[in-house]
Amino acid sequence: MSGRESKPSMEQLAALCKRRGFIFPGSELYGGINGFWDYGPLGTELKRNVREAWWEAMVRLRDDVVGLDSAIIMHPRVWEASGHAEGFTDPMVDCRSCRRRFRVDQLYENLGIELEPGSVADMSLKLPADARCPVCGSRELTEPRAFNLMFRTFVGPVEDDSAAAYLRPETAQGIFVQFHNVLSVSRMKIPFGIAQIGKAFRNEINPRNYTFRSREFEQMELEYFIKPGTDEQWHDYWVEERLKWYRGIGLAGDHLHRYVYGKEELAHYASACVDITYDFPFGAQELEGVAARGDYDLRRHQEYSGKSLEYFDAESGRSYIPHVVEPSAGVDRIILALLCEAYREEWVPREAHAGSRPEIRPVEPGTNPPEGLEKRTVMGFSPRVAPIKVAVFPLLKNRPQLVEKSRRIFEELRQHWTAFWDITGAIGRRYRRQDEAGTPFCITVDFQTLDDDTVTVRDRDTMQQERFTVSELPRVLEQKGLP
RNA sequence: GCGGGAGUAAUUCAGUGGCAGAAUGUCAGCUUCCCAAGCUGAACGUCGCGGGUUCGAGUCCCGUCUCCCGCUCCA
Repeated sequence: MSGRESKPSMEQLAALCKRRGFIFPGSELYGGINGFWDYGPLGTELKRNVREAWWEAMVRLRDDVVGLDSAIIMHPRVWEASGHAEGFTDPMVDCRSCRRRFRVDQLYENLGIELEPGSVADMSLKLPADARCPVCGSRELTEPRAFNLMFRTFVGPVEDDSAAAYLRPETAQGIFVQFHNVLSVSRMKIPFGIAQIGKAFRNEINPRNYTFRSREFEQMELEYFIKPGTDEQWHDYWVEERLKWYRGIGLAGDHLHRYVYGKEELAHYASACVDITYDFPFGAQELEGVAARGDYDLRRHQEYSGKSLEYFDAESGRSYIPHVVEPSAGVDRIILALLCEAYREEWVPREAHAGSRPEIRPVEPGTNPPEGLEKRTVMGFSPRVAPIKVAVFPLLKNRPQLVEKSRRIFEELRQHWTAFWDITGAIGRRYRRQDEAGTPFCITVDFQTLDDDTVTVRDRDTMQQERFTVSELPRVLEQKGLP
């Protein structure tokens, strides 16, 4: 894990997120509910921007990717085909050494011990003595546990096993199941991809680290279908594409890493997997997994559905089941990374004057601010993802001319960007409020505005002001980086 | 899942069995020609929730939920 100079504590970050309206604890009115979180006004905008940045990069600006929005609840057989239902009813054992998972009754079988019929699904079944991992031979096995990580529900009013269904634990299966329909309507040729953003649900044993591991979360997944044999080249391509994208939304390059799975860590059907990790305050953790999954998923669905999912390649005149490379990102984890990246505390001058460049110093933890300086908290979001792009103020609220003029400018700018208008309290307070919201620019209407139609544009990071005429504001703000 | 710590206003926290508090923030007004200024006023709490002990519980006991830390786990 590479260093970051000053890590915010997760408590500080959570306090700011709640105070400013990024993230609230779920169902807080009733004492909260473990593993569920709500996004407030600012968090919602932030999340929208992240989704849109992904959709733009992955779908809108590409010729070879189309979108899909599939249902959260799917036919239960989908999860048998995908392998997710395995372990839902049977106790499972994990090998700590090679990360593979087995039904506990198989371990008995391997040792030549016969189990009574019906005891296969017995949740009290213990690990047999002398149990070894059937693959790597290790004794490092976990105790048997039920792996019902899918949320179960019922379709229709009767709560009968035959009506059981599951909230999807990943969005990817919707893509595989609709592969053939999308292919036939989109006139896509391999290589091409199908992208989807949506909620997924996992009944995690132990949600931790703020929103990092939640029971309800949002995924952005691409399934990129390729010609067999080109897996490695496309896998490399997508890892690099995705890293570029993370840098583009403002995550520093030296906080991002690749975790390359060793052969023994890979799922049996995967030929490669790279996690893109971010240096969170609680350690380097996965934002996205990019996996080369071969033809496993489509082949399984072909097998379980009995319908052909082959692709006819006109160039070679051959049919085959496409292989797939899957970049699968967690929206909420990206949000958390952006919040961690953006959070900073600084010592800034008590007084500032238009034109001069204020001296800004990083906070030395555990010390008081030097004479004449005070602490400010800033969320340094990239303009691309900042929830509010620009705020507009009158210098004083008891001068109707200033208030009206600022309102007109606000009405104009909100046509282009998410804007905010604030007339309450002192001007400095309004600046600081926007600093905590991460707003890149604040525009102030003062008395000079009434003479020459110029306003000040205050930069969040430098706290410096420049004057521009009102008419050139959209162009200037765009030049300064507003998307 | 195990062990430890914590939960009082929006936030940070004080409150030694006897009236529910402070600072900051928020809102309104006044003031103010640019960085959380000042003045006045206001709102804000079933002290996480539920039981128990007690004349009386934020405080003691039991249970439970939530959060944090460490282990464990993590498609």
